[in-house]
Amino acid sequence: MAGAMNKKAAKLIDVAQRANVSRATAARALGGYGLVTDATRDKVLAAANELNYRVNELARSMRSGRTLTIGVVVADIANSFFNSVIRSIIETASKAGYQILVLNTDDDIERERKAVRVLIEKRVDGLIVVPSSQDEIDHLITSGEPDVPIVLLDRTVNSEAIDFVVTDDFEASRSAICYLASVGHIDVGLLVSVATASGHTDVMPKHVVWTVRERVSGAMAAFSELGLKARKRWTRYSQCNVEIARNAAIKILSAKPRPTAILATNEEMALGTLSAAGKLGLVIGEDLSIIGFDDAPWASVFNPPLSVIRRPVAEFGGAAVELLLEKIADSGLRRSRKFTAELVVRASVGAPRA
Amino acid sequence: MAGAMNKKAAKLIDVAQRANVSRATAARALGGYGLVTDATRDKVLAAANELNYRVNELARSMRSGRTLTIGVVVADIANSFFNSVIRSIIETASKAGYQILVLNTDDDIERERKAVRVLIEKRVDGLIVVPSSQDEIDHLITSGEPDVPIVLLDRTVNSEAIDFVVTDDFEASRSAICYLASVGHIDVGLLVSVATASGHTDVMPKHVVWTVRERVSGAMAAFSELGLKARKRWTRYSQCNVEIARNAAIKILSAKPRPTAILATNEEMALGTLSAAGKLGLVIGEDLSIIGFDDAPWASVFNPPLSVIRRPVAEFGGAAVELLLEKIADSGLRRSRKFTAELVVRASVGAPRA
DNA sequence: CTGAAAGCGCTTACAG
DNA sequence: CTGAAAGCGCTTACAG
Repeated sequence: MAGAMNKKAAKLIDVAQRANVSRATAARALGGYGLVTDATRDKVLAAANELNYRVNELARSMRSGRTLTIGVVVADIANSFFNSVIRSIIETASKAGYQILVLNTDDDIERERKAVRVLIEKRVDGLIVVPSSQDEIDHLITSGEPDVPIVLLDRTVNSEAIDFVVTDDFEASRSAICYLASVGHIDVGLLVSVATASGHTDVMPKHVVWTVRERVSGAMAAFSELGLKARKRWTRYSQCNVEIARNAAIKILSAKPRPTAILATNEEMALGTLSAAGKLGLVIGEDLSIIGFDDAPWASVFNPPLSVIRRPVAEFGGAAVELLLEKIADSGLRRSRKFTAELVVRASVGAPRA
Repeated sequence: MAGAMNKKAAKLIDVAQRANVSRATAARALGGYGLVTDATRDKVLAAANELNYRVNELARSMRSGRTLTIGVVVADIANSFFNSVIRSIIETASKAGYQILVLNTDDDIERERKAVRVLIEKRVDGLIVVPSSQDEIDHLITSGEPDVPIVLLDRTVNSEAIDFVVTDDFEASRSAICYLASVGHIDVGLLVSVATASGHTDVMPKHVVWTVRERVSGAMAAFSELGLKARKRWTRYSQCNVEIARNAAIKILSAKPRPTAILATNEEMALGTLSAAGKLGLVIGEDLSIIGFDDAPWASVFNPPLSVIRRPVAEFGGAAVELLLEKIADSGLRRSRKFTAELVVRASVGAPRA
């Protein structure tokens, strides 16, 4: 529509001259702040339109001190959970006029440090971080708060200084085990995804993220409440990968006796377990019951449908953004949120065979 | 490590003063350009470190004219295909020192226009866009090229003016139908995902994106090559949603006679078809053969495993970034890429019952 | 309600 | 190899 093929991109002064006003006035009309008469505003907007003017947000940010940009540092954007959460982050932020810079860390603390640094250098107004370590958090405290407001996502760290939005993973895991027990399962295996693992093992790696620790503790708590024992050979910590999870599940299911149910701590672990059951000829829901974390789109379609612990994905991302925006507006604000997960029971869980 | 609790963030002049050099020299040492002696550089870096200096990339960008930021405008970041592609975009870009601003459009042309505008205002160095329309592309040409280099992702538009990275969806679809025919299927249904639909219908909506058009044309081409007829009642265009796809598939499978195979054009359509088959008691691979697009993590685990058309996801995003970076470096460069998809045959396809 | 001037924090020519 | 000055394109006080 607007003026075609200008040699050079129009800037504020061009608009101002064409509208016969000062730059200050043009800026006020364009930026929608300060006072201008309707007539002046119209003149300026018309001029801007004719020149196909695009404000330079860099210059605007430099002067105003705000970039309207939020940095998101996430372990793995391709993971089905984070990926939905990021979608809701983008949606919520965009409604408030903010854009999102997304960086990926693959749970590597060095990449996380670098990511936070880059985002601070780009002067984001706030930071949403999925921290890859509970202890190595200097870069989140020294460089982060209070200079740049920050909200942790999905995991807390060993510090009271940083707000977070998480799920009650302890309780989620605990309730899953209790449910399994309620239908008769006393032999329950655990397939746990840990980012730092390569391959799979029966001992918990030293450095696991908060979420993993909570899920394992929750299961253990349930075991002890119920008077059950966790068996080492029924528990495996696996790299986050379907193939490897499958091998880990085969290992668990080859134990004698084998567990009659498995709790799988994410989508990859659940798929690995399902795959292993298929391989071993175990009928899911009869020979082996399975509960997974996160209600992926395929979970309810699977044959049989997979029981899952459903976290409030959309609210989760939205809540992180809202909290962050409040902190941006009020730098003293301190608040965290813990969401409750929901157990969705489907046919992948049945009573154990007698 | 560095100086704790400075009242104010250090800036270039603080570093320069502490190192007893001019701002220009400090900038050169810090930015790694121009000439400085090793001794000077060390002094400056030490000072920067002590002051916990973080360069202001806004100021740097303003002066240098580069933001080291790429804008990505995508239909749906939560879609499993785009989501993996975005991951590879982030990885490839980050290796070259670029960050990614991601905006979501849900295939809404107005949101796309706004997204492109915002990104240009933020002065991204280049744009990767999944265009939601083949014809409404003014915002990609007038505002986009040649001012800001742009690469289309996954879809082309009706203009020679814009470079793209796509898959040969026509051929992918054609080869899937030919394969089905080769094992005996002459009655083949089509379940097509279209963003603009609400519910499902048997006529192709007017405005469908390039990818959809190619996939449908490819299937039609195969039909006519093989002397088969596409039947309207075996073809449905569905909103991109598992539930709705399921209803659409039920509709297709309720026709008499019903098709013995269905080609589903994305993950949601495939899940809907699988779900419908389950509901109708059809044994997949026997009563009904299915081929889907995109090799989601669950596809090979499903019971039976789903045959899919696999697109080169990781290369795809990487190629878009590489092409864009070349265009950023050389504004005259014109190049596009078309990748070949691969048919992965699994047990969801079998010979039709006699 | 509008304008002239200063300044956000850097980098880029230009001298030396 | 280093420095003094100008300037990137806006917005923010300050006057009027």
